[in-house]
Order: sequence, then C-alpha cells, then structure tokens
Amino acid sequence: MRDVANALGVSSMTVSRALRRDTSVAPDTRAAVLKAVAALGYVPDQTAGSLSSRRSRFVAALIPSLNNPHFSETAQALSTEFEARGLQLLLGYTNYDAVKEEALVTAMLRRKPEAIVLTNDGHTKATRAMLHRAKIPVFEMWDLPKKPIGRSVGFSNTQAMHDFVRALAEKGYRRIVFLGERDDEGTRGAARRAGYLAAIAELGLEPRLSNIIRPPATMSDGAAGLDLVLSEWPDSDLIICVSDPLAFGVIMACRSRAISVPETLAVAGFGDFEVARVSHPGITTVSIDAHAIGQRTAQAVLDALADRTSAREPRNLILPIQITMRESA
Amino acid sequence: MRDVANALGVSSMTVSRALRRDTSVAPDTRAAVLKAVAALGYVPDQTAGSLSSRRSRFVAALIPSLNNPHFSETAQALSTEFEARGLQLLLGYTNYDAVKEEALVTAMLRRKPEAIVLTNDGHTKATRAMLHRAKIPVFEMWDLPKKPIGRSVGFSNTQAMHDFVRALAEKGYRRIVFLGERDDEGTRGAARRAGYLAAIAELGLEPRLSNIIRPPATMSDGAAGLDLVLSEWPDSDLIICVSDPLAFGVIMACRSRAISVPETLAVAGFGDFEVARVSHPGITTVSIDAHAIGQRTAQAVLDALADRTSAREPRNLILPIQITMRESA
DNA sequence: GTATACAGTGTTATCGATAACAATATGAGG
DNA sequence: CCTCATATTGTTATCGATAACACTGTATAC
Repeated sequence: MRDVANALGVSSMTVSRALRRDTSVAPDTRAAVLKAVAALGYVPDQTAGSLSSRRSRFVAALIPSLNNPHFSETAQALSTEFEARGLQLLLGYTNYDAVKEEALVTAMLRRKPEAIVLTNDGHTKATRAMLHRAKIPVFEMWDLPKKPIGRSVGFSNTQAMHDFVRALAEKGYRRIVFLGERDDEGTRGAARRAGYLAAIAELGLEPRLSNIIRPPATMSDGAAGLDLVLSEWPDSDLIICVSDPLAFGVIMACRSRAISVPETLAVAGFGDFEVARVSHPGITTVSIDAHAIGQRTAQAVLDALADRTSAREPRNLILPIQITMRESA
Repeated sequence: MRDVANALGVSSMTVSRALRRDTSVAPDTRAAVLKAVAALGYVPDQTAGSLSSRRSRFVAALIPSLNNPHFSETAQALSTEFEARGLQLLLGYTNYDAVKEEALVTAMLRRKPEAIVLTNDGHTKATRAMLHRAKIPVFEMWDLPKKPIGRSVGFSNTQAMHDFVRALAEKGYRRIVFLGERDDEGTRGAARRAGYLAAIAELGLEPRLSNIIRPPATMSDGAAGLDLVLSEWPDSDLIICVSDPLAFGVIMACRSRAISVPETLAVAGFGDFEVARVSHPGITTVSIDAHAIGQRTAQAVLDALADRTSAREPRNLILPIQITMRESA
C-alpha cells in the first residue's frame, strides 16, 4: 500500500480510502489510485484490514456434511448471498457429531466471524458457552432447535410428517407403517416418527412402527425393512419410510418379491432426494427447499448484521414444506 | 491475552507460547496458562496472529459448484485433510465461469491463503497474472490443464473415454455412437468426444457423432437424443452418452419406445453419478474417485507447504479412472 | 570453581491496514 | 475581503498477536 501511495505522492490513508469507496476522496485521486493499484498489482491485505477495523467479513457456517445434497445446496445458497455483500463464508463439517462441532466452533471463533450459522440441534455445553461469550449473532437452520441459542430458520420434521400422513390418509390408506431407525433419539428420524404417531392418533388408526437397525437408513436396508414390516403387519397398505433412500430400497425389494407398488403396497419417502425423482415408480415424498433455507438464513444474518432485526420478525422462521405426490403412493 | 497474562503474573509472550506449543515453555507454566485460558474463556485472535506471523493458515479452493456431488465430495475431502493440519479451507463457487473465477481469486488472495486450488481449466489473463504475483503454490485439480499454472491432480477425460470405448468394443459393440453436446469447445464433453474419436479410429470403426443442443446435457435431453441417434444411425448397437444423467434419459426414452436395453440397444454413461447406480438397468459408466482427487490434492498442497516437494514427483499427477460395467452395456 | 549451554521467560518492534482526529484548501455568503 | 462550512488529504495511534533478540538462572563439563 505504501508503494502505491509513494508512486502517486499521496498518503497511504488516501489509498485506503480510495479502495474502500466509503469516505470522500476526489474522483481524480480515486481514479489515479485504482490505476496505480492495477499497474503495481497491489492486493490489499484483508487480514490487516480486519484487525484494524475489527470487521472480519467472515460468516461461519457449520453443516453436517457436504455430501448430502440438501446441505450442499443450502451452503451454496448461503455462499452466494453472502458473497454478494462482500462476506466470505467459512464452512465446516460436523459429520453429525456435537464434539466435532465444538472443535469447529472453537476454530471458527478464532477467525472472529461476524455471525455463525449452525445446523445440528444438540450442542455441547462448551459450545453454547463459547457462542454466548462470542457475542455475535447465532443462527440455527434446518431443524427447529428445542433450546434455541439465537434465531432459527427451518421447518419442523414432526409437523411435516404429520401433514404428510394426513395427506396420504386422505388418499385412502389406512394400515400405515412407519419404517424408521432404531436408537435414534434426538435425530430427525425421531421427530418424523413423532409426527407420524400424532397424525395416526388423530386419525384413530393403528400405529405400526417398524425399526431397522441403526441410523442412517440406506437403500440397502430396504430388503430387511420390507421383510420386517411384512412379518409384523402383512396386511399393510402403505409404508412410510424415514427417508427416500430407504424408500427406494423398499421398492427394489418389492420388485424382487413381485409385490406391485403402489397397487399391492404403497411406499412413501421423505426429503425428495434425486433418487425419488428417478425411481420407477417415482417416490411420493416430502420436498424441502434447501436453497430457500440457505437464502432465508442468509437474509436473516444480513439483517442482524445491519441491525435491521425488526422486533416484528419471529425468532423462529418456519418455512413451509411441500408434499410431492408421485406414483409410489 | 493480556488478561490471561496478568491473571498469572506472566508476560503475554508466555501465554502466546503456551498456546502454540511450539517453543519451550515450562510444563507447569503451560498448564497454568491453559487453565486460565479456559477459566477466562479467552479465544485467541487468529487475525492478529496471522498478521504477525505472516501465516494465514488458509488454503483457498475454487470449485465450479457444490451441487455437483463430485465436487462436493472433493471439497469435503480437501476440508477434512486440511483441518487435520490446522488449515482452514476457503471455498468459492465459480459456476463454471472464468470471469467469476477471477473475481473470486481476487477476493481470496486478499485473505493471503498459503496455497490455492482451482478446478476449471481456462482462466482469464488477469487470473493468471494475479496467481503468479501471489507467489503461493497453485494447484489445479480434476481436469488436466492445457497450460498448467502450477501442479495438477486429476485425470484425462480424453484418455478415460478412450479406454472406455476400447473396453466396450471388447464386449463386442461395433456400431458405437457418441451422444454429446453441441458448441462445447473446451469443456469436459469435448475432451471425452476426442477420446471417443481416437479409440474409434484405432479400432477401425465408423465414427458416429450425435450432438444435442447445448451443455449441460440432462436427463430430459434423453428422448431428443435417442430420436436423433435413431434417425441418423438406426442400426447402432451402443450409445455412449457424455454423462450419466443423459444416459439415464436415453434409457427412459428407450423404455417408452419399447426398445430393450441392452439387448436391442446398449447405453453407457460417464461419471458414475448416483443415478447410474439406482437406474434399472444399472448404467455402465466411468467412475471417478472424487474423494481421492481431493485427498491427493490436499496431500500435494501439504507437501508444497512443508517444502517436501521432491523433484521426483510429477508436476501432473494423473489418477486412474475405473470402468464400472453394469447392465446397460 | 569457572566457562558454557540451554531452558525458560521478558522486552521491543512490527505485521499492514483503519479509526480518529488534524490540517489545509476551496468556495459561498455577506 | 473576511468568515465559515465543506471537501479533501494527512498524521498518529492502534488493532492483538508473534518474531527476534535479550536476559536470568540452573545444570553440565572439565
């Protein structure tokens, strides 16, 4: 920066101002500075700038995994929105692990992000303490947290599954199984099961819970899941699976057992993963707008940073889900 | 930091040393410092540390998109490897656009990353100039660059398709069509087409090129693609599609036209996307180990940063691809 | 007993920018 | 022609850590 200043015979403060276009600098001076900057190939040091101005222009976000297309889409939306405002997204992967999350939060806070976005519910005590001390806006997205730290943007797995079951019941299904995971306390799967149970109770139907071994349920658990359901409740007319990949596995198993879907047995999933679209039959499922979650969260973060957080706005923003009826149910 | 130092009656330099565990500090002193740090909830300011030590502990990586599972997997591998060494990944999305890439490189370089990883081949002049001036290790991954800037880690689309065609010819296919994109100069699709043409020439077969409208080819282009192929070369026995989604679309179109795959017409894809696995029939394709690309790139970056870049190692690391034969060809 | 090495800690300068305030010039108004 | 507001630029201190060197005390070698 000094080189640029010397080349023009001005002070480095003038160069700084010209580059940040936020204070009054004569148009000619600014032009000359920009020209010299380009000529010399000067790249400002944001680290020094951040230290001095106490604005890092970072926003940290922790997501469980990038390999889940839902989260990668949310991350991309966050990144795009922030970038447009000159903020850099600092991304970390918790791998659904609260201890790893704690380590990542520690690492992130050293970078002095202006806000932080979390995805998992369920944080360690230490994580909560650190976030509290950091005195920056904290956002939780995707799941609605039971004990919110700051504001949140997401949807209710319980409510979504509740609505889904009612919509399917309206199509005539009565002997409805929920095929989920065992030992899944605190996970999304458990929240979905709760929604299923609530809806079934309201409808006066018989609750039929089948659980395969361990989260996460995958395509290859489909065969075992189907066998389990058929042995417990052979007359079922619909299996609602905790997620689309499991539903796909169940449909594959139906095919090899010559059970026609949906005529003999209907199958539904959750999440609207790609597999739900390309499956034959297409899987009836619950669609979540991952991009919207990212966008709305980013908007909330930007509002908080601009201190535009109107008191009217809810602390918990609940986004609507969409039920996508395809051929499988 | 001063608070911690005062609380213990030591200098802040001692606190700094104790926290970085890289210089000699008495074990008792270190323990006391760590205890005080925990008690006070002190979070070191990495920004100040970076400015002073001139080590940002950032590595920048630009990928075309997070929504492509290949790239998100690579990104996750990079992040994991770097994190284990205390480096933070700075991620950006170019959206396959060299101009956007230039803007991102500018933004990234302000953060003084210790190395930078790029994905697209084809950079603007300004991008190259900036990277050169930055005097940090530059890596290109996925595609092997025509004009490498630094080192590279990836595979050759041309070579991969060449090998793929030969492997399929060995299975007996002779009237082989390449279904790709129009106006795709410089893209991966064009490189694959070149590999197809080379293999076909070696085999003494007739080149059959069909091109649908514009990149990127998607599932929904399958029907048009199939019609195009059938009108130009009705007797074809194999269609190699530029990517798996297109291959899936072609297979779907075959189904609705009652063409049996692979008996009447075989179909192959490229990339081993999820759709290739869940399709019925499963799609014969070329598998690329996206995770390995990330891992190997990270390793190369770490080597460069540790100055362990042995002269033996090639500047361009070419990873093997794998041909995955499924039912569709 | 003295010289030397080294472990452990402190002091000072500095990283490269920006904030806050100071100084100067310019033009309007009377 | 003088005063004052405003536009533009400069000066100095500072952000919070680390590098480099200085210093002290203890152990070791002879």
